[in-house]
Parts: sequence; structure tokens; C-alpha cells
Amino acid sequence: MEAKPTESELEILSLLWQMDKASVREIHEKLAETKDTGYTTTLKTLQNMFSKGLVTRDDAQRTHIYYPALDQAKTQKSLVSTFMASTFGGSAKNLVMQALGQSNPSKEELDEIRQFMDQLTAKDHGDN
Amino acid sequence: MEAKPTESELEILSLLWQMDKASVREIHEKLAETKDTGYTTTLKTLQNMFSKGLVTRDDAQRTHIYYPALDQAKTQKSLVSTFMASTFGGSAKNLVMQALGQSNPSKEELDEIRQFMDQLTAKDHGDN
DNA sequence: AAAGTAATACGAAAATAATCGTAGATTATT
DNA sequence: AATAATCTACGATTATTTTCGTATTACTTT
Repeated sequence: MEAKPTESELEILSLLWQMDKASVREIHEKLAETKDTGYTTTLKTLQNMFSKGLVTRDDAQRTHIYYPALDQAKTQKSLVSTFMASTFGGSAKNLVMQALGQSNPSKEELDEIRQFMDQLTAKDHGDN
Repeated sequence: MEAKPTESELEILSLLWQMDKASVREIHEKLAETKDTGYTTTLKTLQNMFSKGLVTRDDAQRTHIYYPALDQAKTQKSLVSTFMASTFGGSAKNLVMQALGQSNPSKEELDEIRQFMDQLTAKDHGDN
């Protein structure tokens, strides 16, 4: 039973991951920086997300506080998996090279990635 | 004016990138391996894609042959960009590490990626 | 040449997603 | 204590996407 966020819901979920928790208005204001929709739209989306179990909330006060319910890493994993399959025919290499090639990463980031890859190499099972 | 494929259209577009060109039936049969929809649905989707300019076609014969109209690399670039923004807050590093971590890449693939990164380092502008 | 098979075209239904308007309740301001 | 501002709830509308049924035309087989 994969509770899969829609595009709009994902935008909000991402904000919540950044903010840890937030009121509808706080979320709406962040969102308004990049998106032009009404307050009640944001509210409604949050309510839908609550129904689906994508977020939890504290409604002790009049102003409800929302929390992300999905684990960020786990959700990202599943989204990457789908995206990699549909856009890159499942090839991590192609996805990775495309992402790196277009994002102009700093030396520091590249080094971090290298380290990460070295760890992987250590426990590699190498199936091709 | 980005002609942006929907989820279903992207599945088909990916197949076309693999196959280079194909008839509706060929595409439908491939698609049927993972998806359970009728023939006319596939046909209609292709026709929609044709209207949008996502594919071209040769209709000289009764059985039309479809070709991808979008450049694969260019499309992937734009899709990665959107995906990276919405799911990873724009961080290539996080996306890359997530993708590598979950896909169990082979030594050979990792080496290719390392090489690619070395090229990048050479011309790095390092903005952080 | 008749009957069956396979193709496209087209419209429209069904499903999903996104947006907003309005009502009612609570809190803050004058 | 009246008025304004701020919330949530909820239904309804609109837009988008997916799916399919039916008609028509072109081949294939008998």
C-alpha cells in the first residue's frame, strides 16, 4: 500500500522535510514564493495529505501544526526508483551522470560523492 | 514552451528511445509486459503525443510507424532538473548518492562515473 | 467476393488532481 | 461588545490524464 504523493503534495512534503513542522500559513507562504495559488488550496492539499497519511498534525490549538509522516529517505528511495525506471530505463549510471553533468557541482560535493562511492566499492557485488 | 510528457507518455517515449521506431502494436506489446491497458489506449496516447509533437510518424503505410521527436538527452535533462528540485530540494549530491546507494552498481559502472567526475573536476567552477 | 482480422480516427466517459468559494468558528483589535 | 482578521471544514468546480467503445477503412484468408 504505497501512499504516493502527487506533484503538488510532493512540493509541500519537501517543504515540511526542510521545516520539520509548520502551520498551513507558514507552508503557504513558503510555497507562494514559487507557486501562485490561494491559501485554501494549500489548506485543502494538506488536509488531503492528512487523509492519505502523508502528514500528521497537532490540532490542539486552533492553528494546526503539520508534520511529515513519511520518512524522507524512504520516500526518496521509492521516488528515485520510479523515476530512474521511467526516465533512464533503470540505469543509475545514466541518471547519475546526467545529474552531475547539469548541476555544476562543487569540488567539495564531488569529493563527498567519491568517498561515498569508495564505500560502495568496498562491499560491491559487481553484477556485470 | 516545454512540451512536457505526462507519466504515461513518458513510458512510451522511453520505449521509443530504446526501439528507435515502432508500430503501435509493437509498442503496445512491450507496454503490456508491465501495464494492463487496451490497444486503443496505447493508440490514443500515441496520437496525443503526435499532436503535442512528442513523436513523429510515418503514415505512408496503413500501419503507422512512430519515432521519438524529443532528444533523449535534452528531455532527460529537463526531467532530472524538475525531479531534483522537487524531491531533493535541488541537491544533485543527495540525488546521486541516493541513486547509487540503492542500485547496487558494478565496479565498472562506478569507474565510469569516477572518470566522468574527474572530467568535471578539471573544469570545475566550485561555487561553495 | 465474402468473412474475418487488424488498423486508424474520434469522441466521450471515467479517474485523478488541483483550485477555489463560502460558511462557521475562534481569536485579536478597536 | 462590536468589528475585523484568521482559521478550519467541506463541497463543488475546473482542469488534466487515462481509458475505452464504436465506426470506418484497409488488408488477409478462405
